[in-house]
Amino acid sequence: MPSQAPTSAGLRTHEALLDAGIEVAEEHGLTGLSVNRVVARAGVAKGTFYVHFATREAFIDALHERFHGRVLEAVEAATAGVPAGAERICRGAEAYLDLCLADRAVKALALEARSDPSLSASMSKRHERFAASAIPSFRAMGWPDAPAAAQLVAAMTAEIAIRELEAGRRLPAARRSFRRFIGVE
Amino acid sequence: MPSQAPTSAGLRTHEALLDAGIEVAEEHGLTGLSVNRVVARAGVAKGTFYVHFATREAFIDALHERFHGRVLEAVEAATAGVPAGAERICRGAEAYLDLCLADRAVKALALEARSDPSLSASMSKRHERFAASAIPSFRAMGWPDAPAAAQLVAAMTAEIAIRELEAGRRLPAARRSFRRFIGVE
DNA sequence: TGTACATCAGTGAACGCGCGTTCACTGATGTAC
DNA sequence: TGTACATCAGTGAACGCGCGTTCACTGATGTAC
Repeated sequence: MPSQAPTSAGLRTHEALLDAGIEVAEEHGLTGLSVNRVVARAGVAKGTFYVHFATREAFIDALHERFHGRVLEAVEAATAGVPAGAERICRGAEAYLDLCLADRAVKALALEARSDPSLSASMSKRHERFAASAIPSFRAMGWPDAPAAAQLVAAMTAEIAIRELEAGRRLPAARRSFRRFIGVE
Repeated sequence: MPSQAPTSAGLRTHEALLDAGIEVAEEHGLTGLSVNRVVARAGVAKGTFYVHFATREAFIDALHERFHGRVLEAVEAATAGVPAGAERICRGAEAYLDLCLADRAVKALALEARSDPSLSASMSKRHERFAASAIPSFRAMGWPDAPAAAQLVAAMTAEIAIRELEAGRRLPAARRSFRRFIGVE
């Protein structure tokens, strides 16, 4: 076993902390995501947390990164091969929404994270990157302000995600309205 | 002076606390809006805070109520006499945006407040009431899911408000995209 | 007019609490010889 | 094979801090007689 790489036991604890973080975030939101709660949930000592993460903020950033990675993966899978345009935007948005419904921590990570000014800039950069994925489609549709339009699409998608999470199910009326704003059908 | 009504001095302190709350919220966000900071800013003793507000949460709720009152007032003034329809929606949204640009506490109060699960339900009720004001216009436009569409309009407007606050100026590209989504022009 | 009392905004020290972070230490595992 | 050492994840008590809230008290003002 190479001594500079983390041991498999170390990796397991690292993942256990992140998993616990997601559970705590689901339950208490981002404000209630404390180191105390995370280590209690993960079943490790408080000091262990700082073996794996430099600060609470770095931990939240790692959670956010892991979540956003999954989002991008799902969206890319859903839009692969679909040509730029309204249809591609809707496919991506629906993939995002379905993923959010399956992951109740999204509210804390993707939504609360946006508005808390004390959180790191890398989180909002990930959001921008996600929003930007709709730009080519708007260009293809001939919109003059594609980047701004893409940001508004991200905002609408986030809004639907919150509502669907609160409802615990898909909200077809919201999704229909979204498609109508985009100009589909 | 009637003994059961608050004295004018008492009213002045009450307002001073709310004003200080807005300043602190601008600077530190909703998470950083502590009783300590508010009383320090207002120049009163900590105990005085609890003469006027039962809890920190009640204070934030009062701030939110005052802010939303101003918003509704401005929107109603801007849309008075404008018939239900796309034009009315845009007028209301632009009045909201201009007000937000003038009131930097809006980010903490209107935006952060939405995503913090520990905050009172009365704040989200005010948001719903604001969003609902676009419903008649969507009905007049023949949209099948007017309430859902109105919620998405509120989300887009909030998004533009955040961006404009960060930029410190109006963002015409964002406003143009908004109008295009609504179907104006 | 003077005195006694009631009212009430305001005060600030003190409370217990949970927070993020630190640090000297443990103990298991792998390596060198 | 046995021994000494290095590594490093893990431990948990302890830290200082800012938080929201309480409470006995002050002092100015208005009222009653």
